[in-house]
Amino acid sequence: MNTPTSLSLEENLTAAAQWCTKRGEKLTDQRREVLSLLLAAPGSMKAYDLLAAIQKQKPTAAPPTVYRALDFLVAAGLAHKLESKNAFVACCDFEHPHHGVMLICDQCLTVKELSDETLEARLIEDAAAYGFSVAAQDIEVKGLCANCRNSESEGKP
Amino acid sequence: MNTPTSLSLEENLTAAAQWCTKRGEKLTDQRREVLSLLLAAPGSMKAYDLLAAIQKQKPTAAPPTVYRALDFLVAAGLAHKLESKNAFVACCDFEHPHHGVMLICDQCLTVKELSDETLEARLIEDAAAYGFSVAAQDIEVKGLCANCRNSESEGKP
DNA sequence: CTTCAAATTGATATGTTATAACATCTTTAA
DNA sequence: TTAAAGATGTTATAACATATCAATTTGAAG
Repeated sequence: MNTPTSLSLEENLTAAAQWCTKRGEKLTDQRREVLSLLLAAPGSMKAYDLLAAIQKQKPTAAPPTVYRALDFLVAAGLAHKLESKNAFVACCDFEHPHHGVMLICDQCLTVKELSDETLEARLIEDAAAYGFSVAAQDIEVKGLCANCRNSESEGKP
Repeated sequence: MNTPTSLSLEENLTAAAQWCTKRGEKLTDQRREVLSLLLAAPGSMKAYDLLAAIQKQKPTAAPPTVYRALDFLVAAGLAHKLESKNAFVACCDFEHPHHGVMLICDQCLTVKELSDETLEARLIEDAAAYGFSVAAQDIEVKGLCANCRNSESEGKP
């Protein structure tokens, strides 16, 4: 899913570059830099935070610098936008062209992406019942992740 | 669901006012005006479009005027925000405290809200499998509504 | 190797969405 | 009647995103 599970940062970047090549595109330095920041982040990152990070190396970077890279990464399936937070996360499951279920922790802000084909099928069915044909979907769930639930319950009776 | 089915605009507004009273709140003129605009709109409306509409009656209205009303309406369940479009829709099913599935037509921009308890249960289950407890969810589906699909297929062989 | 076209990046400006902060007015209940 | 809570007025600014056009890089054709 979205979190760098078994692969290292470098391995992820290499795999991403290969994926781009396969698509007839290129993971340029700027795109690679943004993806690298997203992969390294524990949760999601905002465009202007990415910009600030990039400006440390390259002070002339401007908003279009980062938004262009983000547009590219999202189009390539290498990142997702969290619409409800105006934030972005890396996606390591880029070979599959879908946008999964995003579990966003209200407390620690980490994001876990999960996939449920049955759920998606049901959604498409529901839509079809109204004559609606689905092109894309965005499912964002807010709540508390396992870690934060544990921390919360610690101080209690 | 979200569309004013059987009730007239006035009836909807009256029902909304009663709902607010029940909650110990008030549907003030400004809130009523914004809700009225949302109810009358075929699809969703953006905050600054609402503002422009309100300024026709009341030229001194400013962004907080409309954002405050929207915050109130969303909190009361009388409207929903479409995160992926930064837009707002009225919700006539305000007595039920959930955010349903939003079917957003890419072409005519109308919005249909539907409810599927089974789908929601599945989502909560999926999340629970990762130790995640759900507080809120937002499901937005893009595609073509029945009408627009028909219009599209007309000119074809 | 050169040259052209396409893709990418640089740079500036501006558009769009949303909130902070503080003043004022209104309502309500003690 | 008056203090507290709620709602609105007003100004300013923060936060998010894109348009536009110039410059540069890349890669393929000649």
